[in-house]
Amino acid sequence: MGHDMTANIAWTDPRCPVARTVDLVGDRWSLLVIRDAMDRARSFTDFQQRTGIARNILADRLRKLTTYGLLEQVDAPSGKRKLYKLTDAGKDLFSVIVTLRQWGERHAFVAGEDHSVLVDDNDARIPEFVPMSFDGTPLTSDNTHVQPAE
Amino acid sequence: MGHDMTANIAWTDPRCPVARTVDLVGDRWSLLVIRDAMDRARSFTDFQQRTGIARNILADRLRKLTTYGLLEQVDAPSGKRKLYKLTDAGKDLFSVIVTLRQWGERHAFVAGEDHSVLVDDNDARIPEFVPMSFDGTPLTSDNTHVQPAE
DNA sequence: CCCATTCAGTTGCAATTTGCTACTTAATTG
DNA sequence: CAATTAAGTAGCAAATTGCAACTGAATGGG
Repeated sequence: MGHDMTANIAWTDPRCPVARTVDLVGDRWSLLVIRDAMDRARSFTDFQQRTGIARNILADRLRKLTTYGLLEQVDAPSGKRKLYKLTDAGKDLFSVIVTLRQWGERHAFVAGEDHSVLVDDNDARIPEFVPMSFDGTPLTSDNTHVQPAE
Repeated sequence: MGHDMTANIAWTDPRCPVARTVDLVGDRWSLLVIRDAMDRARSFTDFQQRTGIARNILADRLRKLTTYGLLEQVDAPSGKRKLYKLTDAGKDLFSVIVTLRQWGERHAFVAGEDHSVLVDDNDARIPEFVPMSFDGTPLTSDNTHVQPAE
């Protein structure tokens, strides 16, 4: 599991993985920063222009995401300036971004409105994710439940 | 696509489905309310006790989620009081909750810490989701990109 | 090499959002 | 029918966010 970069956080609900993730990235901007990092944003200005976030808030979010181990700073080609890139943990949020995107496509647009799409290296749209059990049964909130930590 | 319950929102980034979803549920509490609704919370007090959210904020979030079409109010068995239940659009956030949960399990706990788990009706833990292309290639931020709306 | 511009922030302050505690009114319970 | 619980609302304090201006390094062009 993760290294201990999140040890000093006052978790909203310490035993719930959903709540911990929301504590780390569940604000108005962090997930959009991650989204743009996944789409090759690297510099402070990249993120500022793509999101439109206020500069002081962006600085704060980049700092937090770096502290939490989702971003890291690396030297730019020039060797002098720094860039932000996703860590493995940050990249692993891909599935979250994908499900947010697909839900939005299904429910947050009215017919006829268009929107950006996520495509693979062949410019083919990616499949829709439906959670499945090992035997292929679709999983929903109606056939699953949360079991408290033992 | 969705009916027009979100028409009056000032979208952060109107063409991006990720951003629209974040506009609807990307605050500190909404996703935890959805999480609990998926785990059979129904009354105001259910949600208040499970999340620990302040009562005025909870009232506001329940109102918004209802306005956005993620929750609806239905008559309690008594016929007098009301309960909140997920709409189809709300239930469809299941995949988002699952990916948030699985990311948290992988990255927001240190070894040895325990946490609640999501299980199916046979109490079996559900599989990990890995986004895949149609041909079975794992998809990541390195082999996908966003294509602007045409 | 020097001036202008861009980059990556920081600072100060205003506006918005959140959280706490107490209060209210309608159900439910004993 | 009195006491308790449910589902909020109201008022105010605290925290967060956003805006605009500022700063001090890097580039970049002539």
